[in-house]
Amino acid sequence: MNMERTWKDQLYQEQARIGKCLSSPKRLEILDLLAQGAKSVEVLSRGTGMSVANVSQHLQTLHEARLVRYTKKGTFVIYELADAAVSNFMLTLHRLCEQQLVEIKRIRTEFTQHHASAEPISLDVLVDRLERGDIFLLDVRPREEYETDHIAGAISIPIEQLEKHLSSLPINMDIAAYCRGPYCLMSAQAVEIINARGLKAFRLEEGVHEWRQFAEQRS
Amino acid sequence: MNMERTWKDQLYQEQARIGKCLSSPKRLEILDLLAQGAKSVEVLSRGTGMSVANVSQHLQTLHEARLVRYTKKGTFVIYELADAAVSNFMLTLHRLCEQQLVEIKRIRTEFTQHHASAEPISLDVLVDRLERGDIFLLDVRPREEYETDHIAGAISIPIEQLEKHLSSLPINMDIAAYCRGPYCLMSAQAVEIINARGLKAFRLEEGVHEWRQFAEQRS
DNA sequence: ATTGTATTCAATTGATTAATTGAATAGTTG
DNA sequence: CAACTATTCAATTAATCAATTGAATACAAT
Repeated sequence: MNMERTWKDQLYQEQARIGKCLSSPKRLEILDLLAQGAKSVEVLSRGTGMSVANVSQHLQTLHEARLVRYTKKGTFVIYELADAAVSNFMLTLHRLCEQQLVEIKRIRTEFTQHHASAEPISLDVLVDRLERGDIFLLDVRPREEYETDHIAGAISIPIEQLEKHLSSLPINMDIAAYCRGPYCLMSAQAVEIINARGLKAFRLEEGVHEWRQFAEQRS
Repeated sequence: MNMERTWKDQLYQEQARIGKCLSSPKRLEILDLLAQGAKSVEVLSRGTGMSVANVSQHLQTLHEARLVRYTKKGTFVIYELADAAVSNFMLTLHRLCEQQLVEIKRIRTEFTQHHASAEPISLDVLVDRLERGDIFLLDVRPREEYETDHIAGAISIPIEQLEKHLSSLPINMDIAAYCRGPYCLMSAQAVEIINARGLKAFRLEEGVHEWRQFAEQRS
């Protein structure tokens, strides 16, 4: 008959519902994809490399925790993050992981050494050069994600179309490419493709959300 | 031989390590307790109502995710949050839960109705009245937690000693009591005790961390 | 109506997980 | 050194979870 205990248990039980969503690598990946823009189950399935039924199941878990919501478009079900707060939360989570888990740093730097060709550019340098009109910024994500939100001044050329549109890149200016964020390799690929053409390109690790937050703090 | 897939899987696997820590109600409760100050395994065991062995096990999970660290003091092992970032993160998580999960609001308001006697005071009103020296602020948490950090100007009278020290409360001034935060009932108990004595007391739901963040944003 | 496509549902499997128990360790005190 | 205390370890159990499979919906286009 300890009602304080049952009360606390209930509250933490509920909180854990959101926690459980973050305990599966695949669900984290789904959340990250959705942070870039609304997507159908099938698109998420292709993006994460898991079966449609499996994704659907994960999405239901996420929906029960009110982290995502959906709208039906004909036979499609379009999922999106339930609120901007969820996307901000994911950013905080990534920061915490990055800071606390040495393993993540290791995995990341291991990659950077392997792809030494993709020279990095930091967010503040990029913003600076963008303001001076001194750099050409390329968004290589799928068009819909660019349309959902993008870094101000960025031009959209989805990675699959990059080879075709290389000629539309400026030859007298440095180029920077970005994609979904640090765990996405599209920008690195883009840099390789561009560099192979003899142009100078940098890789911006950050994505739209990191940029938005950076821009807000500055003002 | 899709190395991009394995790379992503590795990264999300690591992130999920932190996520897993948040998927158990009991671990969330441990983290909340530690956010108030360093504690031994036994103290955590009493505070959460679970067995020592079980707490120890959870603490190891938290330690593997680098969310907590420990120092040995004689035969005691004193655990604490690994970094202030962890405590900030918990605050963000609570906010998200509060915002997204209707159930939590329901459980909370159900309680407030039951304990209608504990009149609430909001953080901004309290801070205002504190600055004008217009209110007496009581910290009813255990002394060590008060010593770890407390709202500036608060006086420490741990809840168990409150009845004994009722005489040291001002009679010509309103009183506010606070404790660990919204999921802790000590401040509500305190208000009942004080009100029973004919003094006017309010309950502040927020804890030190909420106050610190509020104070920072204001400046 | 029929076919096709996107999604969900339900049942099954193997893998993890949380809590319990009792023993083991390690430091402290008499 | 013996007794004690705080903590961890290891083994067990029941419960929960993730992924797979195949069937069921539900809407759209022909």
